[in-house]
Amino acid sequence: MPEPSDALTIREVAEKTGITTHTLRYYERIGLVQPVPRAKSGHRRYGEPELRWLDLLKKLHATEMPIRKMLEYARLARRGETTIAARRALLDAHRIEVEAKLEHLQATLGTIRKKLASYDRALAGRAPDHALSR
Amino acid sequence: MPEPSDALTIREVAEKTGITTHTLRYYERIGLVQPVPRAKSGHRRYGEPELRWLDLLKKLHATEMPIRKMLEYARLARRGETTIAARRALLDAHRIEVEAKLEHLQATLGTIRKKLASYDRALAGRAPDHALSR
DNA sequence: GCTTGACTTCGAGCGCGCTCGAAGTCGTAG
DNA sequence: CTACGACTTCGAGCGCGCTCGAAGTCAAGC
Repeated sequence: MPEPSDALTIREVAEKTGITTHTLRYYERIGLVQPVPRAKSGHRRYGEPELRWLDLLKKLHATEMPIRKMLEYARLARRGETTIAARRALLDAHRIEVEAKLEHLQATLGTIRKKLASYDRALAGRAPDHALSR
Repeated sequence: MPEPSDALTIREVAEKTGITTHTLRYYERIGLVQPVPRAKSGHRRYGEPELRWLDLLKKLHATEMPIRKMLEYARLARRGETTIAARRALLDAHRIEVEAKLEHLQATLGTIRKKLASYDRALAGRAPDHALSR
């Protein structure tokens, strides 16, 4: 199997993943994505493994993992199965950060909702409560 | 009351809020914070209203409201009570964004946890599942 | 009177994560 | 043979949110 027929062009991948072609190439040149297989023309052909990796990157990105850490993760992944424990550790540390952030976000969202309620009271004609003085 | 005695220096505010003195001045010069009252020496003296405003900014910042929007909000606030409805609208729009982000974050966290579990299975000696191939 | 140190202003610089555009190559359609 | 359009590389530029440092002022203590 010299060239799997499920290969996608960079444009197709961009449409599928929502990552721009510019960013896809950028990720590759910084080493976040391994060199993508090429057609004879030199054009990139993304296969299943690339798509799975991009999916993971999207998740890490969505949870605001900095590129630095994703790179670290990527380098471990390239070194193969012997780094599974290290990758797990990295991911777990990230999980903890995300959980903390989530909690903080929820708490803050709570006070934003309270402020909205106080605006509603003010708009209903009650005495402006002090939280509104600015 | 020419100078309320509860006034804090910029350093004290920095310690209290966790916002650096550099950033406090930066916020003031871009108009995110109204000109802070000064001692005769020209030094800033932060009072209750400033601290309350900074607290609100911290919350908006924690929920990742861009400075642009905070500025919009600040400008409305300066225009007084007639802008309460507009401020409410702005804040509510933000609330909706935060809620969406929170949901997305939770979903993504879920798949991260799954990946961690698959690492654990791999480390326990089972056949590496395909999610680990990179 | 002099030093110390906390403040002041101002403009430049930085780290992050893209984003863009110029210039070139390739393969197919007319 | 030409024109087109989708791709390629590469380096420069950008928007955000600070962050820093130079140079000056002021008040208090020795």
